[in-house]
Amino acid sequence: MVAERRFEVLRAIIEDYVATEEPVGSKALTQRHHLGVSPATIRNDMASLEDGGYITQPHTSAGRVPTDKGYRLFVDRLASVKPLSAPERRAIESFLEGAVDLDDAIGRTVRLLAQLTHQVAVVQYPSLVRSAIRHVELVSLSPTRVMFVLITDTGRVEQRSVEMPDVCPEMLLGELRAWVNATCVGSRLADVSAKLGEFPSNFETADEPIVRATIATLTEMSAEQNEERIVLAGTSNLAKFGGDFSTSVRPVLEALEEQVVLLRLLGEAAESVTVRIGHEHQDFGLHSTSLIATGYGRTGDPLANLGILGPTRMDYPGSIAAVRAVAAYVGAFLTESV
Amino acid sequence: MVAERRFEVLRAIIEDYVATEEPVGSKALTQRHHLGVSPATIRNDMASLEDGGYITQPHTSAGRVPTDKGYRLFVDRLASVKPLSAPERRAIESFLEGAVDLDDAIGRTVRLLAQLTHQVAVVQYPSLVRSAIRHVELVSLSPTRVMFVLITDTGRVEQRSVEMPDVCPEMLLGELRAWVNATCVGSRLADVSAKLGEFPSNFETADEPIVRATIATLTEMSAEQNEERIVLAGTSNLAKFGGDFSTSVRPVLEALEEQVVLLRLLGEAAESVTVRIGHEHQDFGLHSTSLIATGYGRTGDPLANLGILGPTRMDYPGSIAAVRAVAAYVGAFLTESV
DNA sequence: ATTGGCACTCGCATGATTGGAGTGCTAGGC
DNA sequence: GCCTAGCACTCCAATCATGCGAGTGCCAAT
Repeated sequence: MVAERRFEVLRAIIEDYVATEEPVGSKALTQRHHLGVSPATIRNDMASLEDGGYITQPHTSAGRVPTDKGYRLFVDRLASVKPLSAPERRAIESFLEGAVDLDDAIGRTVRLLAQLTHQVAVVQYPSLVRSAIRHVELVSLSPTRVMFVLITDTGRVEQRSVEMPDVCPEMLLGELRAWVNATCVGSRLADVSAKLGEFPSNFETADEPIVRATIATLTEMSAEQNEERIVLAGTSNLAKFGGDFSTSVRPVLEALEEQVVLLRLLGEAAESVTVRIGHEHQDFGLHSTSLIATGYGRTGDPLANLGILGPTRMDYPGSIAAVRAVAAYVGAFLTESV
Repeated sequence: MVAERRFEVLRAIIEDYVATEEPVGSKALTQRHHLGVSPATIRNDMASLEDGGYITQPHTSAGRVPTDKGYRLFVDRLASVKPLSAPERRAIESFLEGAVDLDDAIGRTVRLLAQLTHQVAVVQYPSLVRSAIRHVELVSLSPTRVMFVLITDTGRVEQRSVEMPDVCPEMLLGELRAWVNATCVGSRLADVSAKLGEFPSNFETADEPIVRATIATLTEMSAEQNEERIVLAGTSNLAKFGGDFSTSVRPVLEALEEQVVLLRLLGEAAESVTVRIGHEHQDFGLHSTSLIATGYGRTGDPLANLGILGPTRMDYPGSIAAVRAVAAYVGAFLTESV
């Protein structure tokens, strides 16, 4: 099968290029990968692959380099994911072992992922919209100032301190607390606004401004775009990038500092592992990077996403395996112990 | 006064070097800074400064470059801080305006600082040890699992979920909550352990394991080294670094990912603005960087520290002014509204 | 379809050359 | 005693030329 060998050639090119970071020529290929054909044949295949846009040469008389399209084909054909090695498994387990709270678990996860893949790791906190409320606490800070603390079933704790329109006595605060918890506990954050909507009759009309402020605050706290937290690790791994620093790495660092960009980046990942390569990114700064991301927690309805970001020239099979494995472990860990 | 002019020459060298990033020669100096003397005289002064170790030349027949010691002298002599420009003041105010909670305020602060100085900004959350407890909440997650939420007077909210040694009924939880709050509210976190130490007589002996677990958890949560959070921004500004990426920027990025290093970095800052230059850092990775840090919040007893990190070749007067101003603003903001 | 052969193209490393910026020193002037 | 002008010297950085070699594309033969 000729088409089959073509793909094999592409695979070999990618493998070598990822390993050496240098354009790879026909001769080197025949030596390192025992494809049973001569360099000339490879050259023909290469020409054909180049026509198809899967590889390119930086300049005449240099070797070939995979294009984004080439990587894409390679990844799509990547049927079987290679399992992690035993030491890697152990690393994952021992790393997550002993996380004391959500922050800790997320922090360990992101560092683990960075260490395992030698890329930049990105982990999103369990999404608020997809969480349900477990408890709401109101704490009086000053006569007119109240702190709202919102605890979700995914272990997240959100706080906000608010200036009330009027003095808010401890009594009223207690009633509010009871009412809010009775009304909201168990609901998704997305539904909170609706549940609170009906102004409750059991409050004195004099207290209406304060009750309204309470409703407004909780609605705002559970609003969608708000407060999706994301953490990073392994930015120093960007050193892998070849070429000039300020032209290649800087835009990536800049993109990584934009919460919005990061969110969009991770947001589009499906539940199963998703790969986005080079120009498939919307953001210009990421045009020379690839993302491998997946959802984690609660099979069928992931809590949030995590993934890694690296140069397009990366070890896709290995990284995909790592991302998948870490997602599985941290998902299990969270659902059982938070 | 000759010594006076020498210093003026050093100052001029630093100024030009910071601006151009290139070794500066005697001729260029006389042209750009109207010191009333000839290049030859400057050369003599330079020779003397070099003897003193304040400047150095990368190679013979190149201009001079300030050494760490040179910067140090320069900074120490920097008596008057130049005030910020009006637009800068406005930027600070409008940036902090509208922060809704502590996370938000800290996030805005760190971005502001990065933007203002074009360096990497580092902001530490209000230190737990220096905070007092405002409220403790216990929330039942499952029959045997309890989440502790600790709210401090500095607006921080810490959580931890714990597996209890035994089933913990809602009744007992209520008693614990009341007792803990009665005992701890108002105390410094550092004192919590001591306050809780005496085993209270008003609990049934059957509940002792749970009470002990509660005490242990709170003690641990208020333990010193624990959970000092730090946030970064502006890492892409590291592009300013000249030279090879992996030798100059990478170690810095690595250092910045180490919480421990960061903490030590900021930890040593006094209340007033502190500058640490190049080799004055303990960490090797930071030997080509300078830190400008200061405490913020509560004059006389700062809540925590913040600062910026950049190449030793940086605009010290401007950066010092920015750090000081931001610290003042955020300090005021926090003490009045959290 | 595959292969060996061959001419051709370019990038890159090497090495020599040169220009110029900058220095140190010395002798003379204030 | 301090400053200045002049001068010889050093050494980096940019420029250019050169040769090498890896790699290609094409063609004719199998």
